[in-house]
Formats: sequence, C-alpha cells, structure tokens
Amino acid sequence: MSEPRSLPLLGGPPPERSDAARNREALLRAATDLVDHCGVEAVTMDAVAAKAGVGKGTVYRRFESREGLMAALLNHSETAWQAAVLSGPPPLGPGAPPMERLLAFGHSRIETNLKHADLITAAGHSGARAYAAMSFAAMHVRYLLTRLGVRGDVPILATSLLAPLEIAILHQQTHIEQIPVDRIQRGWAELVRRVVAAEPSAVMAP
Amino acid sequence: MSEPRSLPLLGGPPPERSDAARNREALLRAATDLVDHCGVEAVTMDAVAAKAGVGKGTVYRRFESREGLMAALLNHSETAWQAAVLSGPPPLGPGAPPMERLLAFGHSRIETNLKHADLITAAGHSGARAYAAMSFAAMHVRYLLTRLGVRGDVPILATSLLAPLEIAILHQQTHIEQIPVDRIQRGWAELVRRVVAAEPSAVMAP
DNA sequence: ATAGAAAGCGGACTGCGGTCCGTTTAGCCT
DNA sequence: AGGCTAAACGGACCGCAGTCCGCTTTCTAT
Repeated sequence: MSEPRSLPLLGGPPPERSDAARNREALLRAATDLVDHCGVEAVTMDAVAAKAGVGKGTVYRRFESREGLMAALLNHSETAWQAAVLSGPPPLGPGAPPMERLLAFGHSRIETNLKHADLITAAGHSGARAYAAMSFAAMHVRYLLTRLGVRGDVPILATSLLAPLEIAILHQQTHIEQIPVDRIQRGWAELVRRVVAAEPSAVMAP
Repeated sequence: MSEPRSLPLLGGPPPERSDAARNREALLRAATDLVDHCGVEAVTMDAVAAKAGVGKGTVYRRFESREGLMAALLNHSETAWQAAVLSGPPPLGPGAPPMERLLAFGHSRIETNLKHADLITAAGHSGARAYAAMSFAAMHVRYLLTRLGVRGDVPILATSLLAPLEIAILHQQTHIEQIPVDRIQRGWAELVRRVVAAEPSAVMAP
C-alpha cells in the first residue's frame, strides 16, 4: 500500500512532469537567446519552438500565448525588482523615510520600464503578469502614501501616480516628444511632492 | 491655353480622385456597419473590403493599416469632442473658471474614453491619430494649469494628469478592480485639486 | 516488470494582417 | 475624340498567432 506522492488537495497545482519541465527550460532559453541576439520581433512562436527542438503546440501548452511567453521572460527581472523593493537596501528598500522611498520607487520604476520597453510592449496586457505587477506596485505606493499621512481615496491616488510610469506614456515622452529621462523623473517627483504636500498634516514615521 | 486645376505648390496634397473618394466613403460605411452590428472584432480587412465591394489592397491604400482604419472611425467623435472643448457650452467649453473647466474636461474624457474603449484599443498607437489626440488634450490641460497659476514643469504635470485617463488604466480600474466610474471621476478631481492646491498662489482669471 | 491512464507532444491547419504587382481607370492635354 | 500618365485597383500571396487531434511519454499502482 502506498500514498500518492503528494496529497491531491494540499500541494496546490499538480507537479510538472519531467519532460514538461525540461521543455519549459529549453523554451525559455531559446526565447532569451532570440531576444538577445535578434530582438523581440524575431521571437516568433515557430522560431522559439524550432530552436528549442519541440513542436509549436508545446510552446502554447507551457505559455498560453506569445504574450504569455514574453511575460515569462519578464518574470525574472520583475521578481528581482520586487525583491529589491521589499528587502533591498534603502532608499528603495525598507529603512529610508517614506518620501525618499517613494521617490526612489518612481526613479527605479521609470528606469526598469524603459530598459524592458519592447518586452513589456510585447507582453501586452497578458492577464496574470500585468495584474500581478500592477497590484504589487499599487500596494507599495498605497502603503507609502498612507505612511505619509495622505487621506482621501488612497487607492485611486496610487493608481494616478503609477499611470505616468506606464511604458506607453514613457515611450511617448522619450521617443516622440524627445524629453530626457531625468526630466521625466524630476517631473514625477514634483507630482508626488504636490500630491503629498496638499495634505493638511504630514505624519512623522515611527 | 489653360491652367492646372490648382497650382501644384499651393493646395497642399493633391486632390483625391473621384473613384478613390467613392471607395473611401464606401469603406467607412462598411466598417461602421460592421462595428455597429457585429462588434469591433468582426472588422477584418477582408470583411470590410468585401462589404464595400472593393479589393483588399484598396483598404490598405486609403487607411494604412487596420489601426489606421479604426483611427479613422474614431475621428468623427474625436473631432466633435474637440469642438465641444474649444467652443462648446461651459463648463467644458470656454466661459467657466479654469478649475471648473479642468474638472469638466476630466469627467468628459473619462466618459468618452470608456464609451469608445474597444475602438480606441483597436486603434492602438496608430501614429498620427494617437499623437494628435494626445497633443490636443495635453495642450488644453497645459493651458488650464497655467491659468490656474501652476508653476513648475507644466508639460510634465499635464501628461501626468492625462495618464490616468488613458483607456488601459480606466479598463483596469473598471473591469478588473470593479471600481465604479463616478469614484474614478471623483478620484481624478482629487488628484487635480492636490496638484493645483500645492501651488503657493492661485491666480484669478481676468 | 508491466499495464493503464493522464499528461504531454507535434505539426498540419485555419484565419487574419499586410505586401506585391500586373491590370484598369480617371483626369488632363492636344 | 483620342491618347497618355499617374493614380487607383484587386486579389493572389506570405508570415505568423493560435487551434486541433491523433500519437507518445511519463508516472503510478499492481
């Protein structure tokens, strides 16, 4: 008599079969190589499948769509960035006063988004990833705004502060209006200062 | 002896040939019908061409791409909206105090964007149209902010106020976070109030 | 070891956006 | 009228995202 490897109701989703795992790795490596050597546009589903030595159906089984694949590629850097925010060195990570953290957050977010601009665009609004990324950032900004004593509709204010950091806006500003990045960063800092300063009473951090 | 119908260097782009004009109208009507009866996704280039009784190449000659066609469909309502801002009744049009105009602007923009959400999404960042729409709105907001006595980097602040009105953000808020539209509108008003109120001195209108 | 079932696999197939190029037609000039 | 040219036309064609379904592999229970 034996038990199943893991109790079906406990371990969340069932574990991945070994060939599936191997193929997922191969696909991610193939996609990364293609991005690095030929750019994002060269990442066609056929090309990735061929380079990884699997069929096209397999690509779609692992990653729902092309956007899903791009989202998976973004995942590494996104995770690293979230870790830096949650537990990295100040002022981005914990330890600095809330306002400094907030300004560092915007700075860093603008740089990161511009760095991965084409990948983010290609990932589009791929359900899960976009939502996860947005909700993490939104949660953090809500938290900092609250620490700064901001009253009112904090969730909406947080979204409003996040919106100008979206790649669509940044791309418009840098590529079409030719605005230098550091001016955009200073502009965001000014926006934050105004939103927070309009608060009747600012609160000191404990 | 005769002159050319119009001096070549004066009339801007050369006039449209009559068959071209006829076909453009037929294509726009076909596309509008398809949107109204079957939704935006049904607007395939083949379908539009077939319904208008022309070849596919003709569609691409008139409107550069699918996005360009969608942009052309948006053009009517966009133009009407711009006219309402420039010369319609207050508070959206001229006549009301700047702050009231600004709030009316945001209100109206949110409603308009949500109303044409799928068309705007399908139009994507179709070069000309997206840029024209953005730059009109940006110009208007810059003007009103200046009237309100706002100092600092007004162009960046204007873009920052416009960003949360983009369809991507609005869609996230209304469809995924289930936020009611009027709360979004109140939230934007709060944002504006904070940005403007942070100004040391407000200026009275002449 | 082995059999059975579930998960995974692969590549042919479909539909759509976009391009190309040989043919047609409108508008002008004699 | 007749011809000439540039513009417009049309539909065959291409590449890629995404689907489908019959075949293969892995894992587990005996």
